[in-house]
Amino acid sequence: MPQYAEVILPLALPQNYTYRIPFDIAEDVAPGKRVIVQFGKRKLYTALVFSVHDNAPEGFQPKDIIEVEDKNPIVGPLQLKLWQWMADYYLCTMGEIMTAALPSGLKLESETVVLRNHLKKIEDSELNDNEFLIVEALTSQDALSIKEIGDITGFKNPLKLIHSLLGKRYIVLEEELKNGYRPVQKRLVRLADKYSGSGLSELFEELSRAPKQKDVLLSYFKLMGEASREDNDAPKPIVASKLLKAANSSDSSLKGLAEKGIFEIYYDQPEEDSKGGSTHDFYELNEHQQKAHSEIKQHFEDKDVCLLHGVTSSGKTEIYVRFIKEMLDQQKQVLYLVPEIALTTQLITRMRRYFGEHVLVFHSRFSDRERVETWLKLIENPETPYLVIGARSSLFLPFQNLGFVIVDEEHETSFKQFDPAPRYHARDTAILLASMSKAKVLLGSATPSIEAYTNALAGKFGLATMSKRHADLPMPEIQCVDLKRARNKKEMHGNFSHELVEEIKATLANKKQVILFQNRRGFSTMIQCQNCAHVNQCKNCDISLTYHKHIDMLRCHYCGYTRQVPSRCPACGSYEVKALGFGTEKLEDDLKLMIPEANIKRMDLDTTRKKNAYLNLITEFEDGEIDILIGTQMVTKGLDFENVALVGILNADSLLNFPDFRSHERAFQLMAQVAGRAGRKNQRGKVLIQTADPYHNIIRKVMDNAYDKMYEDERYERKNFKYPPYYRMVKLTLKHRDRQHLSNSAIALGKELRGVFGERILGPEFPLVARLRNFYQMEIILKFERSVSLNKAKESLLETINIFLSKNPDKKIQVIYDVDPM
DNA sequence: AGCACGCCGACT
DNA sequence: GTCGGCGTGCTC
Repeated sequence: MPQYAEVILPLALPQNYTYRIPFDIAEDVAPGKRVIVQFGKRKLYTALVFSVHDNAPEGFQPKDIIEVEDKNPIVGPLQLKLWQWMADYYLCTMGEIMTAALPSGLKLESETVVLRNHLKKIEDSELNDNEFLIVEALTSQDALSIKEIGDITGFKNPLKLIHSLLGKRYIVLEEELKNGYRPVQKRLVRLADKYSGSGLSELFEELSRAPKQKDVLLSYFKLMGEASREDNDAPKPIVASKLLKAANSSDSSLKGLAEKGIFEIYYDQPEEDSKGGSTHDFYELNEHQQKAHSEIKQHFEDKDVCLLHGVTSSGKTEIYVRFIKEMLDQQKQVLYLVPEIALTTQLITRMRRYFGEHVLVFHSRFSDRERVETWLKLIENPETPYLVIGARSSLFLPFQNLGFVIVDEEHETSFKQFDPAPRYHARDTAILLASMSKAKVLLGSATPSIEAYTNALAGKFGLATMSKRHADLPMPEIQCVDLKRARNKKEMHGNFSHELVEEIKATLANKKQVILFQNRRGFSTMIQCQNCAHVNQCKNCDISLTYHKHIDMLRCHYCGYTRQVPSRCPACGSYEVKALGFGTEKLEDDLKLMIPEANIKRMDLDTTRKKNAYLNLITEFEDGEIDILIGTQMVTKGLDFENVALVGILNADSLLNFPDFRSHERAFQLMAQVAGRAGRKNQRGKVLIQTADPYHNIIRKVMDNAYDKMYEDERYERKNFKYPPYYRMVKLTLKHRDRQHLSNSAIALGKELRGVFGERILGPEFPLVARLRNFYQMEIILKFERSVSLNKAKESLLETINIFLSKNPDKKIQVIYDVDPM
């Protein structure tokens, strides 16, 4: 019987902790189960058992496990193995992974509450003002949380006060475990049997002195009537909350009716939404799709990963559907990863039509309860062949029978988590997860990442190509507008060239739709004084504030800081302040003036924050209610709009001039993807790219739809300048409040690292935004050859940094690791 | 993360 | 002189 358990705590701690297993629960403790443990002076946490063993720890006395939470493990051995790999590979802690992996409903944390010790009578002389305040508050309220005590006294940290009161025995402390997940049970109401049918008039008579209760009863009959009219089957049960809302009454009236024996209150699981169970026929694959399908199958004979490179609208999804079907038929589970933004109802409805109740959907916009339910379904039905469609975090779901993974839009940068840790790449992690499960991986993209394409060409991945759009849809016609020339000739209407305006008008006249792409939201990029050139900056970050017209405020896109628009320059007092640069909001404004009859809508972070806003916009656009859609990155993804004849890219230069080794790849992907939105059967779509540099290499490649050429150029550059995929990268971000101290430490650390890694170390350098949320940051990049052992490199990196940090104990700088940064 | 311990400035 | 703010270190 194992005596000790190594346990993962849901905190960013560098290691796991050992607890003793009390004899009486020894049989219940197993890896993957949750246990309650005390960590630190008093806090209780749900920890996850990582392993059990008999090696008595040395140097400390382990605490006991308090309780075992689960009958069966909620995390399988496969997941624990994956977590371990992720923590090692992405240089983060198991706790950080656990925090990201488990829906919060499965994590419990205790809260300290303060209770009054009633044995101790108040003696004024013993208490100061604040202490008295708390003791008094506790006579009217049973319990106060630490935070509430802080609020009452106005203290930032009320712990000292609590200690003092504890010492004088006025209060006691207790730990309250907050239970996260509870399966929803709906409170339902029905009329007691003895009243059904007859005796209603007496009933109302009886209630004449309780008008509120009578109202509730009346509403009950009204709801019953509606429910039975709606469908002729068994009447739907009446939900308590609905009834009270309809009657505009409070809970007490309902309780009253229940006490009188008129109503019965009972509980039930809510019915599952019927998910349109019947499976549909599958489309016939066309000849290109069939060819790609059999090529992929062929590759899977001897390869675990295959890349499907298919131009936009080539019908990749239908190929996915084939593989999903084959897998589900073999009783295997399938994970279908998509970028968050591509998780539309359109895709989900389509999959549900094919696979009915086998489909589970999982992403961050779901409520925690829904996420827990999906999690439990997978753990409780390990053999059921589910198709899980989800964003990157669905990698963590407890698959136990995974046969296939699809990563759609494989090139999307949003597959890489940026902040907080774990900074993992979902595509790469999925490949690992699949290899642990002996599953195959299919990557799909119209514009594959350089990494994936390199692997494919090297024969590490299989490669299947589809270069024809479905139904012989022609590739769009792409033209450039020379912004320099247009400006010189005074042919610009604000940010719109004459050509673009004319094309828009012509398209609308043809009853077709337009998509305009601008990679910036807000109204203007900055507000600058024309007199002294002062730019309004965020007070927390080193970045100019963006003007947002709809709220008439300046806002920081990094930390969210907002402030009023100054009518005069804060530096010199001049009234000559001017908005420079332009975002989606300004385009919308200008265009509304130019083409007032068109229905113009904007799609960016600001207009899609609300839960269904994104979906509503898409639906409206598909239904043809919107003529022109102006948007950021969002308009580049996933959707195929049938009626779009024109796509405009307002400023391609802003995409090309990013100081980043991936900027060309990304610019190509973005432009090619937006361009792919244009065109439909029998009519070639048109794309207009506005740029000051119409002969730019990347723009030419986009115009020629020359992915392969772009790839060749890019590959050469990457190899020459030692970038991924030929070299590995680890980015260190160093943070500190004090700029000078940070800079000194960073330079010193850079020197140490150069001693170990030589020229493989770049920096430190201030990034584009040197200060973020009041923290200055500097970056050091480690680039090393693929031939160097990754583990050894990381080991010496961590060692060097840890030695450096312990040698410089004063004012420690924070170090953040990002492996394979984007 | 959260909590304790220890050092420093603004009040009685 | 004291109390609360704030930085540092440890938690099985």
